[in-house]
Amino acid sequence: MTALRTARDRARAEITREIKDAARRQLATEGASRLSLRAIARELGVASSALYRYFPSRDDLLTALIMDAYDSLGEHAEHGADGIPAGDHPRRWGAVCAAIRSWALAHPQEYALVYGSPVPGYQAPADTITPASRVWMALLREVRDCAAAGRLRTQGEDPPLTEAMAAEADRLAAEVGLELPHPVLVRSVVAWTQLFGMISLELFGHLEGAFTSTETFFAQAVELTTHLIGLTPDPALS
Amino acid sequence: MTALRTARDRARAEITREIKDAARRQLATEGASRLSLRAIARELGVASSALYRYFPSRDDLLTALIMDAYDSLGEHAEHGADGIPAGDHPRRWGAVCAAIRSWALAHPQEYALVYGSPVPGYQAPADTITPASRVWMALLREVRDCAAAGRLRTQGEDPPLTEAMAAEADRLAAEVGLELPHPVLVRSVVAWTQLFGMISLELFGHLEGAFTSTETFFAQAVELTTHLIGLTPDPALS
DNA sequence: TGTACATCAGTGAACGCGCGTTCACTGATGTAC
DNA sequence: TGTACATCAGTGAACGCGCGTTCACTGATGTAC
Repeated sequence: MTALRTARDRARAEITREIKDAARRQLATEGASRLSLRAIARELGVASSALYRYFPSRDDLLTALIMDAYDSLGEHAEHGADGIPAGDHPRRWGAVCAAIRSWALAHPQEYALVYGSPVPGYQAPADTITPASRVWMALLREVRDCAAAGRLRTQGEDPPLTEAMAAEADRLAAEVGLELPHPVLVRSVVAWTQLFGMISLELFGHLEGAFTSTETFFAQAVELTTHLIGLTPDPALS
Repeated sequence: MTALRTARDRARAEITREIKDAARRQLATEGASRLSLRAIARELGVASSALYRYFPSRDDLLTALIMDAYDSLGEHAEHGADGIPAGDHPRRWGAVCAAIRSWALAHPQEYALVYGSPVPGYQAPADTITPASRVWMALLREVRDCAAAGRLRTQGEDPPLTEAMAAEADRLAAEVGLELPHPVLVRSVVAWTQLFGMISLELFGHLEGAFTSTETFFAQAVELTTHLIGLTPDPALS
């Protein structure tokens, strides 16, 4: 990415950002399917047709917002365990989970845009796959690091994978390029679905009836998935 | 519920149903936030103002759709394990989970209406709480039945509940009125969040990248939660 | 360094469409005597 | 069983609002010589 040299280029980048910011503000009150270019233009004090200099259509603006959301969440997750000792695998895993939840609570509209009901009539382009993968790659990397350090508790007792599942796990392992025993990979994906289920249910108001402190439940659930995957700390950590 | 005697009453019930059916059809293509009374009226070949004889406003129609969705899913879940021996707790649990998933796959728009992003500007009335609880009550009942039969494997090894969590579990246990050991209750709720997370991720297109057969993964995940909760069958079943 | 031309940002009017809700009304169905 | 009146369903026009996108245009910024 080269520096933006001309005043035009700088203005363009800044206004593009302002448009997206206004759009994100609108997501909160209107939801993605009601996102309106005219309303954004009104907020920015500009003719609605002016936005077409920046985004060729409403869908392109939506795509940009989705990519930004994936990237923002992904980056947050990737730094969630910063500062926690490399060998403290359980705490690192928990920190990444907590980072994902805290991002979701801080950006509920963007979380809903990406993990909520699909926007009707909108088809996400293939470019969104890469930024979308950052968040679960961050999770899987913690598991891989733990496995590589030989600190994964083995799961003796539990049901073996079916053949079909083992094949699926093979494919997935090759795709992500992380060395992980199949049962651990499957459990990690299950933990991922649990994490996002818990966050979605909390954000969309389905957990309120059950618990007064979703915080408490979250912490307990993360401890459970930590245990489920078999993450244990390096004993050298006092 | 008394019989509908007059022709008017019968017509009213039928047309109410037709309106809701048309609305459900529209959910699929437009999504909840774009649900349009005028479009429904057009489809039914009726003046748009006529709908106001049946629903005082768009929000009331939405509420009716939400209640119906909860009830439909709840009923489906309640009958998911029909025909499976009372003592076969693992299979019964799995059947209820599978019933919930199959309902979601068959009614994706209604699932999204209820478990997807909240409809902007719409506030669900308190009446929805009761029908909403049916589905997880159906799940919890299977666990309770297993516990009552003394077929719950005890979880010796795992991390104890924090005090805050135990207090939350206390409250919840009292609320649902089912006798269950606290750790089991917590694990059941975790399993519930995993189930709905998995379904939401599948339905909203986030599982495609990971697995080619979501069916296979689902079966494996259910086996894992069965094991996690500790459901075991009555040994008398051959 | 100065000029001529090309590029780009933003305007404002217009097209063609959508929406929820209200209201005075007509005509059919139901009810009380 | 028959009649008078009340209730209800459905109409169609209207209010006041929204939207995405296009297009010919003006005026400012950038570039090549």
